[in-house]
Amino acid sequence: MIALVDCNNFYASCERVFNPSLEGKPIVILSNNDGCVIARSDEAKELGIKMGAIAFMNREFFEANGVQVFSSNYTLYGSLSNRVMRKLGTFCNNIEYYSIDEAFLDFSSHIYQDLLQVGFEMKAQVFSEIGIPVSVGMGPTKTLAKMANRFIKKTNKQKGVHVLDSADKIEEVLAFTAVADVWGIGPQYAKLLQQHGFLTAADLVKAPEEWVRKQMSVVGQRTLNELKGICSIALEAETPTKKNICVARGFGQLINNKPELQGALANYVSIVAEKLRKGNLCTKQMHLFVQTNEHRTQDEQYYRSIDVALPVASSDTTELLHYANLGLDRIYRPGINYHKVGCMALNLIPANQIQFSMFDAQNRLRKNTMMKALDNLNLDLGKNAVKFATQGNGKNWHLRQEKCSPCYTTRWQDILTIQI
DNA sequence: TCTGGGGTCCTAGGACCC
DNA sequence: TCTGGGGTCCTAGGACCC
Repeated sequence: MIALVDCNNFYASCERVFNPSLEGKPIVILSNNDGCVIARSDEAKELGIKMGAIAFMNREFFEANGVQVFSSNYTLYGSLSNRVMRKLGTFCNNIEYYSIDEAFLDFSSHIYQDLLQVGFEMKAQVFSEIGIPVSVGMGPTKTLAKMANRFIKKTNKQKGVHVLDSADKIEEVLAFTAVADVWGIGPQYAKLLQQHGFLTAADLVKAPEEWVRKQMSVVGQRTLNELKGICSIALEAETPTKKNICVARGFGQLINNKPELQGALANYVSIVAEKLRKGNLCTKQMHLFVQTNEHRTQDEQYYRSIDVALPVASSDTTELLHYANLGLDRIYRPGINYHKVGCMALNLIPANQIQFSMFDAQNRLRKNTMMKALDNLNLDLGKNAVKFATQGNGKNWHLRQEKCSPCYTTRWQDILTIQI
């Protein structure tokens, strides 16, 4: 039996943990740059606020309805996520950390008598010890566990645990779930399936295998199998090594000059380099891109990207910055209102498997030592305490985040004080 | 009229996920 | 004024090889 544990309205619940006055109030969390709604509490959902609702167009509605608005605070959410996952890990030794607010647990090698009871126990402990409400769905496959989870959230959130331990229960959930709500079926496939008369998961289970294979490739075929109870999507307990690392962000304000654009890019490049070092990885190739804001129809639209190959795989900030600047020179065009710049590291390889070059002029050992020192300093002193001159101090590209809550769990000065 | 066959590797684009 | 960011997997088609 596989369980999916999913935190309810995770970001909104995180905001409540250290701010109980939010209890019972509608909460929305905004995307980067405070652009649109990416998470909502139940109360906000009841008010009819949609996922992706645009913040500035709804400001008055939020105010009129007492909606509590937050910028996203990923430092806080990540930290609380770690606590939840650590707790779940005490129930099962075969666990996949699927996303910031979800985990799959494979109980097939455990000898629990009563999995429903285990579900209640997980839910109760996570809530009492961390303060985050969760729902638990269990089924013979990951896809069915997902479905069981969604089913109980929609039908009995209070109970919050559902186990598909009989054919009847599986049938009930299949009939309950629209095809578009099946894990692995997105808008495109949902449309196709509806056009062919498959409206619910129960309909889809009866679809001819060859047809599904032809229309939806092996991905669709796997989903079909999973619905029938045949495990086709394996649980991945080991976090697979990353293949790409991407840092890209829209700016708080448009940028129309090269120095500021360079500053923004330098910042993202240095984050990429940091992430590489954290994962003991190096990149052989960077992909850079610049683009305008497609919503501003009054502006000339411009998108360019370029791949820059590195002579030797590296995670050295100075080296990555050097090549990023060469790349930017080639795709930068003056007279454009830029909205976004991004840097992707491709062709990642483990740091201990680098193919060195005979003609390499760099003293890599020394540079590695320097990078390590830099990372340690920033770890001690806080993010970006030490940085490179090219990163600059740009204000325009800085994210707009007007309503960020404190980092209660990761920053000394943000720790909650209680008056007694 | 006629064009070998069977591979591999790479990339771009499309689908999906949170 | 203002519209998210970061990933994965699969397939088709082109380039190239013998």
